[in-house]
Amino acid sequence: MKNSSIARIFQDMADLLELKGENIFKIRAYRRAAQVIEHLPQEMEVMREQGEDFQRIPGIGEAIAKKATELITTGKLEAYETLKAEFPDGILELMEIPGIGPKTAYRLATELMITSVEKLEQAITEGKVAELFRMGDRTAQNLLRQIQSMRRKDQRVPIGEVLPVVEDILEMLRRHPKVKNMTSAGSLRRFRETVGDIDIMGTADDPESVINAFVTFPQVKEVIAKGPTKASVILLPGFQADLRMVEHDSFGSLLQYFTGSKQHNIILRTKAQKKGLKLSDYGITDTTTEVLEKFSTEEGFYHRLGLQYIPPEIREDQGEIELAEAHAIPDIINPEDVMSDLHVHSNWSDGADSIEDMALWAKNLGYRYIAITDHSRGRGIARGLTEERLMRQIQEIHRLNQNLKGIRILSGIEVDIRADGSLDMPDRILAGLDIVIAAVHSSFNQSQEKMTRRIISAIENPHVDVIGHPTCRLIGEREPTEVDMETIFNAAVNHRKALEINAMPDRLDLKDIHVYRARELGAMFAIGTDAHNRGQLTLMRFGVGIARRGWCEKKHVLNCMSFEEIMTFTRR
DNA sequence: GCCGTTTTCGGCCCGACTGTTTTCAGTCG
Repeated sequence: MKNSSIARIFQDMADLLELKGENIFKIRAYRRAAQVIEHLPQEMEVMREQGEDFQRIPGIGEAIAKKATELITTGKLEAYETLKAEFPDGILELMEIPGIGPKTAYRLATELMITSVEKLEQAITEGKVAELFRMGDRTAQNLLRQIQSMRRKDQRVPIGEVLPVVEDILEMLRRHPKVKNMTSAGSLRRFRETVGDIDIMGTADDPESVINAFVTFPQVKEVIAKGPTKASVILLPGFQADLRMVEHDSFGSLLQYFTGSKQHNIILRTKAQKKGLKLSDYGITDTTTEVLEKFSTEEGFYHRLGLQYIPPEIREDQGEIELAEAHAIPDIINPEDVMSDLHVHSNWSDGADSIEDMALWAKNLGYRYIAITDHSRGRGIARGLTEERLMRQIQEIHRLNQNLKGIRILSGIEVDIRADGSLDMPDRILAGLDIVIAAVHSSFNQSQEKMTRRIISAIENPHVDVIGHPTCRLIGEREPTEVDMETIFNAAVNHRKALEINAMPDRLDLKDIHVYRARELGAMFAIGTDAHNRGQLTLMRFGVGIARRGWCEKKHVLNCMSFEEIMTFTRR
């Protein structure tokens, strides 16, 4: 059983225990465990095979370790089944609706026999919900709206869809004459691959005028709530955004608070408490004097706690607070460190623009070199290069390199890894290229054993430098392939091959926790946009965001090497 | 249920909002 499923079950158990009125701290223990497991950089199945002790994971003790083991070995959990049987069906589904917690869900299920969202909708319409004690018409109507908005939103939105919209809005807000600060917070600022609600925070001399301007922006489809310091709207693409205007002198602590993650903040508070400090979104209170200290910057806030500043992308309770105490936060990669794009297509295969155009645009982005990596001919890939066309392309790149100033082009290929693990281009051809990305583009449904073996074969080929989009997932469209990631990472480390962080926003493959784990094992990474036209070269920042979430430093990323260094790396 | 330079018991993060009722429970971030 995968970590995500294990986490889901512990999350459900927390909800069920809450319904039962269990000890709140027991419930929190389950929630924490669920969250920790979901963000583990390694599958628990694999950890078990390697004989690792789950109890060494913070937040997992004897009881939960045992339950996790039961889930992994039997696929079921006795305690969970028993617990589920105590409650009406559908009650967990009701708790998914914002505004319905355990108490309300239990009352709806037992007093009105509601067992699904549909039945709840019906009961509200018939006025039955409003008649319940301590409920009212207003509450009922709000629930109805939440149900409708839940259907509309469906789920979290990929960061690739959210970020451009939010950046437009931020720019418009910053142009407002009264605005001093304006930034996004929440999971968007932490650069998670999907984003729930969007939080925007700012300060201004006349906050209300900023709120008034915000709700009339053309991107706003519907205004849900609007007050003097806060507004909630639905944007045209369908997702919700909250703008919160705060005081200048507490902007830092509020931004910190609303950036999260929740778990990061909880750990911060627990630690602060031991030092006699109380944290809240308004600042830090000394519990002996009850004096509240405010912070206009996040840096000031962290420093007051004796901590080094922690970049938003790594505020996920993965040990960053302990490192910040020791002033040992790694110097993670920045967008300006990137000197190249290592996965670029041209109109020689399925790209839209010429090699020269791609190179010139890359130069404008400040890059020193790019790798042209068109597809090989492999089945199903549009206009893949034959041996003969690849040879001509190499000559064309040679010619361009003699004429172009300020940018170098690496001749490369994205060679298909066939279903049997062989490559779609002979070794003698691959040997003549500057860089070779090998990637899977077919037979995605192979067994884990077969797929793992298939990728290992590619890693073992001496001419391959990078494994492209290792899991082949498309966010919201195609599930990742079944691969034993740990084995792949170890093989890549042993053969000194890089793993790709594909920056295409619907791929982000490897994903954050994979990068974190592979880096721990000693892997190198190549960030590539997989650009199929000039404009897509700017998608690099999505790859950098994932690298940052995986705690990558410059030294872990091929793109940060000089031209000479990368040629040495690929020619080894 | 987890955790420990407060170690095997006794703690465990904090505040605001909403809708209801008249002092607060429930939910959320």
